[in-house]
Amino acid sequence: MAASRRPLAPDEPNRRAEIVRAASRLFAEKGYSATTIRDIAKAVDMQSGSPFYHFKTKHDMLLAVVLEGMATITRATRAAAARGGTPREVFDAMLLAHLEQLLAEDGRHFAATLLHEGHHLEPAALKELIAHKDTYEAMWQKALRDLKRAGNIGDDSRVTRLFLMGALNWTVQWYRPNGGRTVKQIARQISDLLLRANA
Amino acid sequence: MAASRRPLAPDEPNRRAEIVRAASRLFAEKGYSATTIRDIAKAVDMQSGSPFYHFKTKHDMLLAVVLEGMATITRATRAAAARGGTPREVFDAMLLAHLEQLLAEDGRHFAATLLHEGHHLEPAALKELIAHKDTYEAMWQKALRDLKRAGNIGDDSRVTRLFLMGALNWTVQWYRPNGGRTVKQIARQISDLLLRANA
DNA sequence: CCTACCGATCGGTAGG
DNA sequence: CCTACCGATCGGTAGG
Repeated sequence: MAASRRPLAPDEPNRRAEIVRAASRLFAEKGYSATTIRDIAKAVDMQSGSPFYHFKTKHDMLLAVVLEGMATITRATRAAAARGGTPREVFDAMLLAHLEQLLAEDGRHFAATLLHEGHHLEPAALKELIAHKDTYEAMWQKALRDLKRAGNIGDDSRVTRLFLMGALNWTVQWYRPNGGRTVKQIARQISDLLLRANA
Repeated sequence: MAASRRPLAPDEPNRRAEIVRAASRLFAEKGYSATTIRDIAKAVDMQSGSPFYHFKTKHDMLLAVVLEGMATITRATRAAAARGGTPREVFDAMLLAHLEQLLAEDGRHFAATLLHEGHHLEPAALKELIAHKDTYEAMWQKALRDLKRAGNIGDDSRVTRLFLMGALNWTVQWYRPNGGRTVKQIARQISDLLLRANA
């Protein structure tokens, strides 16, 4: 599934990574289908056929973007959870980590592509992505279970998790970096909304 | 902005409406850019050039889908709110109306296109859509304000509304008609989640 | 990674 | 609404 690549010399500029980054931005802004290989090539100062030296197909580029986005969010949220604390402290740290990856300057195009363009993957790749997503969301289900045991929420069902994911992932649609609200404030606000009864 | 059309004879099959319906399904399933005029034509048993008898451009088809989706959801939610009752009764009726339009067999492709493909509109059309959306969401802001006055929620800010919209609109991503949960149950569950403290 | 290119497909149109 | 078509563009490739 992963595209092949040459071993990378120590100080060689990583053109492949540049392509992935440019692709993430273009896929996020214009959509996968409306983005052409020529768009991507131009964004990294290549000729139109050259990206195919790094990737076999356009679908492989999408897969690279989507898997990197998924891996980054998973890593950040898992690390936040691993720092420990009360269920609410863990939950708040996870909220912040998730939103930072979604909304930060350097990662938001990966996240947006992940959330909106994943369905353009071929069946086998889509299955792989969904497996990663299920693993990721299981972390959240566990966090909700711990919150319930601690009496912080009344319902830790699957639907509650899906509402939470919706509220979080929808921020991509409306958050603006200079909108006067920090990511930390947004994370705090959803925490208050869900846990208000026992704050 | 709206595409022109002939006056419609009483029992003449409305081919234009058939095109819009087929387009909504294809745009929702494959995305605007990946859907071809030939796909749409085939879905309504026309030749590839014939849809252009009804619409000047592919963008006009998208606009028709998106405006019809927006109008339908607005109409249903406004009617629900107009039935009156306590702030919570009004809110619950609005939740159900919104989710029914989003998830029901006959409207979900319009809603999905509205939520995911709107950004492919040209600037003027996009602006028109955003104006409709703002009007619609103002209804929800008012409902939240009434809930707060009645003591049902603690925070009726803009961000609360956006979290709510996210939780609701995200259902499109995971709801399956035969998933064992009815739309009514889902509406009830999000109402309980938000208003739990004062249930 | 560039040059030069190919076959396929696309949105859209003229004329009936 | 169909027939027949056009110019533009697309993903991808061979050869260097």
